[in-house]
Amino acid sequence: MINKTPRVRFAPSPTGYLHVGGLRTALYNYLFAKKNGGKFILRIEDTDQNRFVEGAVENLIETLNWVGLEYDEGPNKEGNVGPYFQSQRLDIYKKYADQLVEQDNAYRCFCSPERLADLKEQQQKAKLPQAKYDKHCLHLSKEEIKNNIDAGISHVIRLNVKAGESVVINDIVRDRVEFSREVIDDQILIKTDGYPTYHMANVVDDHLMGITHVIRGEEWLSSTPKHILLYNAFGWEIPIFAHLPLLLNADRSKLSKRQGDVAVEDYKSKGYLKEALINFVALLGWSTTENDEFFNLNDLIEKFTLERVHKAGAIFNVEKLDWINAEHLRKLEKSAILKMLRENLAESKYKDLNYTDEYLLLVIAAMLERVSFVKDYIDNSPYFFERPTTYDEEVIKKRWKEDSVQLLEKYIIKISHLENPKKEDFEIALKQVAEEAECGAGRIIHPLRVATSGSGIGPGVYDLLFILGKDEVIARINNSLEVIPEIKAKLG
RNA sequence: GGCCCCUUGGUGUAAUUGGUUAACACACCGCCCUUUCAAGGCGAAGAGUACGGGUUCAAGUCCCGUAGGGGUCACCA
Repeated sequence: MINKTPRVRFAPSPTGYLHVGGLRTALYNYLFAKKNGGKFILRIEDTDQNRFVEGAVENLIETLNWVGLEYDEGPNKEGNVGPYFQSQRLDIYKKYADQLVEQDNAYRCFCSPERLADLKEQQQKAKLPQAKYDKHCLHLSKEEIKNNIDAGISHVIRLNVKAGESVVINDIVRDRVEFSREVIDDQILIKTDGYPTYHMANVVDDHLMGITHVIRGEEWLSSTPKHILLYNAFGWEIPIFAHLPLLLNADRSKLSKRQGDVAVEDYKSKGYLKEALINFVALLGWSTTENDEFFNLNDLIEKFTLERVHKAGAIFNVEKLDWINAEHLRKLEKSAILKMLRENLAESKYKDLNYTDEYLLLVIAAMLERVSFVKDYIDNSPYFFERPTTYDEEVIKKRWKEDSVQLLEKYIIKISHLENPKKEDFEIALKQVAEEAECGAGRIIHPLRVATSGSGIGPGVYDLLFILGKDEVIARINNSLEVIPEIKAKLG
């Protein structure tokens, strides 16, 4: 087993979207596979007919592709252990369930939902520690069973948990966990509709698909003994388990929709980078020995080990995600940002305007240290895409002086003679005006910034002026001179 | 309620498998840089490791108990 190449799987049920907890599980599986030269398999657990969601699988795969977790085998990428949809493997489960019945490790149960409900109620009334099936159908004779089937009474197949030694789980993150067989219920393996339950399908598939390591959320820990009993009944080798800590809300309950976004798509549409999401989610429950926390996918593959997965649940802290997002944004290729900025612009009110790559690249560079998200380029510096429609009154109050109008007029005159001024030329011109007027540069810089951008914050003024260009700068100053003095007067 | 898991600053995590004043990052605060903002740099504050016992020369690390939180007890996964 040690020498086998690892095969791991991410086995979500297609409920409509990819949960960030699912993303983390998928990521750890992926990292483990890649790190160890193994295979990462995607299997769709669609055995609940009632929970069918149109388009969910497509959406899931699309999201997985977006974050870059490419699977080696799965839907539309058949290996030789498919199909990868459990709904297409019904005959397989049936065959193995029959085998179990044959071996007395499982039995047919004809109990009606009503009887089951009554039983549960009685057990609760009796204050039994745990509600369990009472094995009522275990001792049905062959004839009774045949009669029932002939009579068209629907039935399920249940696991026959026999008395015996405790079931021990060896788990990479939790070491050793032991369950008494008394607390293990006779789990339904095949439902009346012929579909398997998770427990049955998951064990059969993991075995048939050659899964060596089962890496999944902690919520599965307490049903793992049932799975082990199944492996034993079949005489199959038990895979190595790794139960991952849960992702939590701020109040430490299991991460839920009610308390914030849980779908990867939500974060995507909010403008988070896939690099940031991956990096952040990787750090929820896992760490390196080093102090570094900025990683791309390849770094993670290189560093990841299951042994360093933490045991306790982790709160999903968006503030840190934001920081990581900004960090990744700054390290991205400018061309990649350009592409995203164009997409953002196309969905903004500036969608009908045309900008050259050259222009946008200048904006990107100038604002890079001032943004955390691509959309911030538009939200934080709209003045690169349209003339100021308003002017920040706080800034006017503080920075606009009696001589501002005059200084800006002088600046216009000074730069109007320049041909294709560069950033430095705007600076030299400003210094000259300041010198001639015998005032500090700041006396011009601040009014100039509000006049051209409407704002008191932004990139260096000379960058701002250069990016806007001489003609635009002059036009904007002229516009501002018509309205800012009035605002100033009104403010007193 | 039964069973199982977990418990280090506000948050995410470290701490050579018992060995100096418990480290790093995010957030927060201050300073520097910048005539803006941000980024960056520097620094501060913040936990004595849930609590209580024990073992030991020595415990966040081992043992026992308690408390709290979480998961799970479906013909859902």
